[in-house]
Amino acid sequence: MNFVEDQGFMTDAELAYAAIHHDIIHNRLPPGHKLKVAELRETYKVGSAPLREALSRLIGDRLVVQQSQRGFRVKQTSAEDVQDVGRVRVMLECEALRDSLAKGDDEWEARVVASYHRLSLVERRERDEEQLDELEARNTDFHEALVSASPSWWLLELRRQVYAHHERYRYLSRTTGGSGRDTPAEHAAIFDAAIRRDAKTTCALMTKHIDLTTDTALHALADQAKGD
Amino acid sequence: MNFVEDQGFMTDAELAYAAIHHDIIHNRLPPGHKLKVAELRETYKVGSAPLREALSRLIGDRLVVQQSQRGFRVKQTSAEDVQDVGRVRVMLECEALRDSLAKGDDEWEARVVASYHRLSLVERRERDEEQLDELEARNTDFHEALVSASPSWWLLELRRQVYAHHERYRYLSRTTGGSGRDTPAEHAAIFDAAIRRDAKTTCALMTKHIDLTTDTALHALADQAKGD
DNA sequence: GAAGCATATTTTGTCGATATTTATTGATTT
DNA sequence: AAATCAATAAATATCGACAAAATATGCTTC
Repeated sequence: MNFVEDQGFMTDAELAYAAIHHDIIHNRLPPGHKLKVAELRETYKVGSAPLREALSRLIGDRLVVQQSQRGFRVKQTSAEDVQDVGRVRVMLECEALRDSLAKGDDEWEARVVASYHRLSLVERRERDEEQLDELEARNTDFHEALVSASPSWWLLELRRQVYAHHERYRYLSRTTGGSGRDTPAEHAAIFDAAIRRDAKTTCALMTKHIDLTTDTALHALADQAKGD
Repeated sequence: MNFVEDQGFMTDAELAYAAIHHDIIHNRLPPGHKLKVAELRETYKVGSAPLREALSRLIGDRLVVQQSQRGFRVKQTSAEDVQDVGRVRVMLECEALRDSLAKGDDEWEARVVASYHRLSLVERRERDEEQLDELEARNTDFHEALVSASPSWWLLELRRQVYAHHERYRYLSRTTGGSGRDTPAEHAAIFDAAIRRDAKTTCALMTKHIDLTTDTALHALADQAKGD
């Protein structure tokens, strides 16, 4: 009843891709940072060929930019960009949601219930720094589950790409303290409306949910700019 | 008043990327085709390292898929996919259009007029096989000009990506004869509505325009399936 | 001390060769 | 004839070294 997730073998290029992707999203490789192959070779313990392949793939994800003959850099952040990302994410995620609520079967419902449960468990707990990553992962799973019944491969694929960027901004604002919003309550409302198949309400709540994240990121960016 | 478009120097990896991208869109490298590095090395006269970088970038464009340890393939086509691509393209292009019509300045209008003119010139001419590529290029330019005043970088970027895939399907159906549609008239109507800043009409016309292309591609795919 | 220019250093992009994995062939057995 | 398995061939992914380009350094001149 359970398949092997992925044959444990991963090529060096894939490994480096995953690692660098993670480190960019988590701002361990900060916006604008110069990505020198020699350095990265050290850090990730891979040769330059697989490393450059990984970076090339990240260009496609828009997480890395390349200037001809001048190497690679982590994509910059900006107030305009986070608003743009937020807007497009709302658009894609709501469209996929409408699909999903209309076509989701029992299997989908089970997945949504399960992922929501996993999320809410860790949301109520006191969050020590280490468990914040787990919370983020479960949050991603929940959002993915919600839209997963959409038959549109493109919608899901683009949504996932944009989601990653929005997530990067969210990590950026994790340093600054609580934003006074009640995220668990937001998730609960979204979950409730989704299970009731109330597309209009779900989309409205989701839009607000995403916009709040955008706003928080905007504040973090402003604070950060002051700090310099 | 005029900047250097691009410093004539292009790295081998970029060159290979552009060439392979072109050959996939034009179905010279057909859907599902196995992309062996040794072969491609010959064809494009580049080493394996830049070639693999090019292929890695094409993965991000969703034009190439990679199976771990089993190399690269050109993405498959299918009836479901072309409908999906068409749907998402309508969504992105119309949203960008609404932006563009609302915010387009004189510069934008001039660009639209110019690109439409260039397009209509070659549309009226008798099309010999060779000039079809030129028509396709001008068509791309026209559509790009229309949306170019949108301030959303993400919308434009994703639109361009999806447009490329739709274009591939259009090239697929270019072998089969005329589809009985009057594309010049469609463009004329879109152009007219866009210049009048009538967003609702423009989007409606654009949707129909795109849907017709999707339908044509669907027929071509069906014919092609019969042929086997 | 600032500007210009040649030199040194770093970094990028590329090549050719090689280890490792997958695919193929053909002999051998059931 | 179908299936199994070893041997062979092919293709993928990786490495280490190198050439070309960009950046940094230091020297000269004004």
